[in-house]
Amino acid sequence: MGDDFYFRVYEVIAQIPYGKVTTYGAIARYLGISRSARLVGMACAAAAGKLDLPFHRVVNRNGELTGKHNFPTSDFMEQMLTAEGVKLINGCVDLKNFLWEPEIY
DNA sequence: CGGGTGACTTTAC
DNA sequence: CGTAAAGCCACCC
Repeated sequence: MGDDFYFRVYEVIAQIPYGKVTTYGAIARYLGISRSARLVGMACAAAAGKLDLPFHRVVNRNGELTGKHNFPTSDFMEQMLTAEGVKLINGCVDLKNFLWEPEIY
C-alpha cells in the first residue's frame, strides 16, 4: 500500500471540522498539487466505505455534492451535512458560511 | 513505457 | 441552461 499521496488526502479530510466542508481544489492546493484536484476525488473514492473519514465534508468548488453516488443512498451525504448544521441550497453547500480550508504554511 | 480513467477546474461555445 | 475540450496526475492494467 504505497499510497503516500492518498495518505496525505486522508489526513486533511480527517482535519475537516465538524459542521464544515472543504473543496477538492483546497485540499489539492494544500498538498501542493493544485492542478490535481481530480486525484483528491480519486483518493476519496478509493477509501469510501473502507476508511472511517468524513468524506461527506468534501465537495467540489461549487459546493455541489459530486460524490453522493459513492454513498449507500443518494441523499446520505446531504443528510449527514444537514445533521451537522451545514445548510444546503438546492443540493449545494452554502460555501459562504460553511467552507473550511486547510492552512497553508 | 503507454493508454484508459476519474468525488476536478476552467474556459469556450 | 447544456456539452466539449484541455490541463493535470496517481492508479491500474
